[in-house]
Formats: sequence, structure tokens, C-alpha cells
Amino acid sequence: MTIASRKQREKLEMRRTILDAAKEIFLEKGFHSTSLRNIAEKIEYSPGTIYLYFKDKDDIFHALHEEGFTRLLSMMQPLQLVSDPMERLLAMGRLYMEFAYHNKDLYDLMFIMEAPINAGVDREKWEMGDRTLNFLRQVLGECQERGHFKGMNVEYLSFMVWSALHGMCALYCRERCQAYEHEQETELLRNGMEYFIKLLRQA
Amino acid sequence: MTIASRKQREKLEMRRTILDAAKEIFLEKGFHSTSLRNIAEKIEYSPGTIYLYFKDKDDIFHALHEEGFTRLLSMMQPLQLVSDPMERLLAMGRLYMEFAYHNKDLYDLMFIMEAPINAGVDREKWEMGDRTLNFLRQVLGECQERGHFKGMNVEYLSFMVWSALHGMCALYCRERCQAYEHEQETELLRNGMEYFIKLLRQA
DNA sequence: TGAAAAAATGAACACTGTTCATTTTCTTTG
DNA sequence: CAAAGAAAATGAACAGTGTTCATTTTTTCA
Repeated sequence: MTIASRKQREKLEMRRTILDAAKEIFLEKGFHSTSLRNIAEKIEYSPGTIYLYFKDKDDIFHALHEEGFTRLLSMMQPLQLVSDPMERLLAMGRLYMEFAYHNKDLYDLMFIMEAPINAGVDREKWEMGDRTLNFLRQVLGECQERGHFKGMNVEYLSFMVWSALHGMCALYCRERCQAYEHEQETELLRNGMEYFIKLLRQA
Repeated sequence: MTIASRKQREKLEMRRTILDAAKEIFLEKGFHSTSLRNIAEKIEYSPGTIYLYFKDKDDIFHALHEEGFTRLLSMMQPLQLVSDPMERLLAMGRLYMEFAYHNKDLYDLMFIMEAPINAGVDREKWEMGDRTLNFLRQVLGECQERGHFKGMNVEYLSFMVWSALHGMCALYCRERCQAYEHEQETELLRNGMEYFIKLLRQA
């Protein structure tokens, strides 16, 4: 219980406090309407204080970015119980979309926004993203062992699969589903997903 | 040659001047680094003047948004010469991706950014987008007449196809291809596209 | 030529992210 | 326990943003 360790703990607690406040405002008002002064006011500190714990605004959202991946990854853990790789792949796809649907702003932050990934160019920070991608690579590899996706490169295949899912989620997140006047967003997502699964099953 | 008509023409010319300046700065520096004062300075007018021709910043980018669709649509016209609908569909996909690749910021503005589409909720403004989508609907319909995509609803099918392409383009535009450390963006896009086409051919 | 209308101005407002000299609080040492 | 030193927090200041509007300039028409 040294005093230095307490200081360190307090530093982390302060980071958490800032992060929680930022997340709350961000999930409610969106990225661009979340100002540092908003966050500072919420935690009852001055704006300058935040800069003692985070490099800049991007740094804060980069941290939330990380949390998003941790959440997504933890949601995916149970999938490892699904023994058939093809079924696992499809369950993974549905889960990915479910995540995007129920965590719109977080998904946006993770996969659509410009800032965070550019800010932390350092590779280690993108670690959680890598792990998620490896999850997909692995299941696709196993699918191939069972005769699916013959002769395809796993890298390009995973990119294509990820893109198809991301495309639907991104159009949803950025309100482009409105292009379909007579269809509900949920129906577009559900059926789009099922049609894509149909394609995958045939390959 | 009434004076009123000249006034009207001048109004349009001024809009064009502003739009051209905005586009140039925007394509060079991106959306968030394009300020109204930048635009005003470029055209050698005061900031306030811009508000006599556009409602607000979003309104300007909404206009550019329109131009993007006009450009994309005009690029697609020659496709009508491709008689086989399946080949036309695939050519259309490649062209769509080509457009995104060579007009990154414009694509971003059209399909990823938040502002413009929300700003102009009025339906007529999204007309060009509708026309592009109808192009896709039509070719998919023709594909079905020739036995492809049996029993599928064209609305959901088109959403799925659009999403798959958009997903790749969006990951590209927002630098998420960096997740693939050892692959080049162009190769990811090219092969991702070819793999998706492979799936479509089988359906 | 002078009054009315239209167009352009630029200062002002309320905001933004970020910095940094100053003040406050906590810790260690004499 | 008090004084010196270190750490933490402050909030004013800077340079920027989008937007508004009273004022000035320019153009039109009688």
C-alpha cells in the first residue's frame, strides 16, 4: 500500500471517471456534439484537467474504441462452443450485426469514424481489432478444411465477408437505409443478412 | 434579357462559384477542415455573403452531394449497352468501386458522412440517389428473369449487393484496410470484389 | 438625380480544442 | 509540527469555428 501505488490507482480511477462521462455524453449526443467542456462539467473538473489524463480528444475516444472491441470480443467468446465452423461463421455474422444494431454509436466509433484509428497509429493499440479479425480468419480457415470456399485466399475472403456485414451496418448507422422508403431498417438488415448467408452456404 | 433574368443568372453563378471553391478546398483538406471562412477567402467575399446563397454549411455540402450522384450516374450510362444483365451487374459493381476508389472524398460525402442526408430530409433532394438505386433494382430484376437469384425479393437483394460493395469502399475510405497489415488496399479491394462476384455467379 | 430595393459587409456571439502561468493541494523532509 | 518541494488542478487566453444582423455599399427604377 505504498503512496505511489495509491497515486497510480487514483490516476486510473480518474481516467475511468473521464471515460465514463465521455461515453455517456457521446452515446447520447454523438461524437461531434461531445465537447471537452461538456465532459469537464459532468465530472466537475476544469477543462484543463482532462489534458493531464489524456493527450487530446481523440485519445479519449480511442480508449472508448478499445472498450468497444473488448465488448464485441467478449460477446463472441460463446461462439467457440459451436463446433460446425460454417454454423459458427453464420452465428458470428448475426452476432456482429446484432452488436452494430444495439450499439450504434459504439459501432460507428469503432468502424466508421475517422479520428481514433488514425490518431493511434501505433500497432499495439489496434490489438483488439486484430483479435476480432483473427477470430474470423480462423473460422473461415476451418470452413475451408471442410470443403467450403475452395481455392480462396483467407485474407481476401475474410475482407469480403467482413465488408458485406460492415456495409449493411454502415448504411444503417449513417441513415442510408432511408433510401428504401417502403422497407423498415430492421427488415432490410435481417433479410440482407439472410440473403448473404444464402450466398455463403452455396460456396 | 430582362434585368430580373440577369439577376437570377447571377444568383446561380454565385452559387456555382461558392460550390466550386467549397469543392476544391473540401477535396483537398476534407470536410472538417473546410471552414466557411476558408471558402469566403477563396472567392474573395465576406463570410456573411455565403449565407445569402446557402442556408448553412450542410446546405453547401448537400449540393456537392448531388453533384457526386450526377457524376456516378453519368458514369453508369454506358452500362446500358451491356445486354447480358449478369454481366451488366458485375460491370456495375466494378464501376461503383472504381468510382469510390478514385473519388474517395466524394464517395465519403455521398455514402458515409452524417450531415447532408439528414439535413435535406425533403425527398426530392435524394432523387439522384434514388435513380442510382433504381438502376441496380432494374438489373437485378433482369437477372432474375434469366434465372438468377431465384425466389429472392429484389429490395432485399439489392440492399445486400449494395451493402457488400459499400462495405469494401467504406472500409477503404475510413482507413480500416490497415487492419490487414500485409495486404495492399488495392489488392484487398480487387480480390474482395472478385470473390463477391464469384458468390453472385453461383446464385 | 434621388428614393427604394438588393447585395455585401464585418463585427459580434457563443461555441470549439488546446496551452500554460498561476494557484491550490498533497507529500516529504528538517 | 512547520517549511520546502512536488504534484495536481485551475481558468484565463489563443486561435479557430458556424452563424446572425445592423450597417454600409451597390444597383435599380421612377
